[in-house]
Amino acid sequence: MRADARDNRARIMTAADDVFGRSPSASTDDVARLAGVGIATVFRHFPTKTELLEAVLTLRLERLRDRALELAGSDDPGKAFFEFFTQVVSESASKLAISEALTAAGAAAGEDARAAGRGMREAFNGLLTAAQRAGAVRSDAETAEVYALMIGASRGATAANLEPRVRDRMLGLIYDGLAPRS
Amino acid sequence: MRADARDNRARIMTAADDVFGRSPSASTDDVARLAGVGIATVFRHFPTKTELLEAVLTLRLERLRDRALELAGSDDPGKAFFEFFTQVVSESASKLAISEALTAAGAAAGEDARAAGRGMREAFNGLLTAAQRAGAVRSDAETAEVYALMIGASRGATAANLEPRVRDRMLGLIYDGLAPRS
DNA sequence: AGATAAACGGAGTGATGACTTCGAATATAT
DNA sequence: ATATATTCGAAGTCATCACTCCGTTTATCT
Repeated sequence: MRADARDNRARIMTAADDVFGRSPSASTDDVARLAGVGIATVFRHFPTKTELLEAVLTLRLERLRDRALELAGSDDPGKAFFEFFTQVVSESASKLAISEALTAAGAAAGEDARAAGRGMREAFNGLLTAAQRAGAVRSDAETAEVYALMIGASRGATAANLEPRVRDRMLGLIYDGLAPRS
Repeated sequence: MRADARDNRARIMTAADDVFGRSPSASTDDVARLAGVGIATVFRHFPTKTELLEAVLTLRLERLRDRALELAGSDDPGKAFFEFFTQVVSESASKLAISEALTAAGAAAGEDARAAGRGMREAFNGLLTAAQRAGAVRSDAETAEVYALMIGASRGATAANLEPRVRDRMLGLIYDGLAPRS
């Protein structure tokens, strides 16, 4: 692949990440404009809009997975888990697309995105079980429902665009529900 | 207003409720087709698509408010509160649009829908404070965050379309977080 | 430096969907 | 029953958007 092509591909991905983050229904022209390339160039790299969306989605999921893996190295698993949870929800509030990504990863999406979704979920599972072993999270909570809770909190925060104070208080309620049973 | 006109208006509302419940991006033609009227008739009653959506939204919110008010009469405020919460989340899972309605009611939306949103929220507040007085819900939880939690759970359940078992377990975690602090 | 294969941009194209127009149909008042 | 004012529906209009075509530019290889 020629250097300028690889370069443009990266610019398009960055632009798409930004544009679709603001509004998932944005047009391909918007992406091209922000990337500073022609529309045809976008379509040369991503033959359909779906493929472009999927590439962005995959990128986001991989980023989240990396963040989770990074935190998994922490020596305070409880703190690591709650920090990750909080960060995902907080970022969703401003970056619309993360919560979309999280849900889309479950449902539709092509193979790449699905694989990325699985990777992300595995990393999350690692964080959760470590926190449970450390006694920071109740042991009877399964990954599925805790993950669902995170998605829900993200989407709720995004859609209702909550004030930070309310968001934090909401997270407080959730965290109390996740605390070990006495 | 002529009888057939009022009749058609009702049919359109019912059809729109159904169609937008399945897919919020459905076209006006779809609504007209299901209602069994021409497109022009839809536009005569609702000059823009936005107004039609808003009418549906308002209807949904009013239904929820009525349900809340009905439950407020119960002699077990704790049970009434949790039943309402559960019902809203469960129905969202199948009827896509309720959670949209709940979030839209907070943010955008015209005056009618906003008023309906306030009504719904007030009814919810009544349910919550009664449950708190009865000692079924922790007293330091404010309406804002509990409402946010309900919206989040709804949207999460809708988007991820959770299996009922996982949904119920997720609700279990939430309810433990809402329990009075010991 | 010059050849050439790859990549580029912008002007199309076709489909979709919100909204309008206008002649036909129908409910209500006399 | 008939007049008429209101409502109806099908065929349009216009804008938007995903996607294509093709003449021009540019990176890389010798």
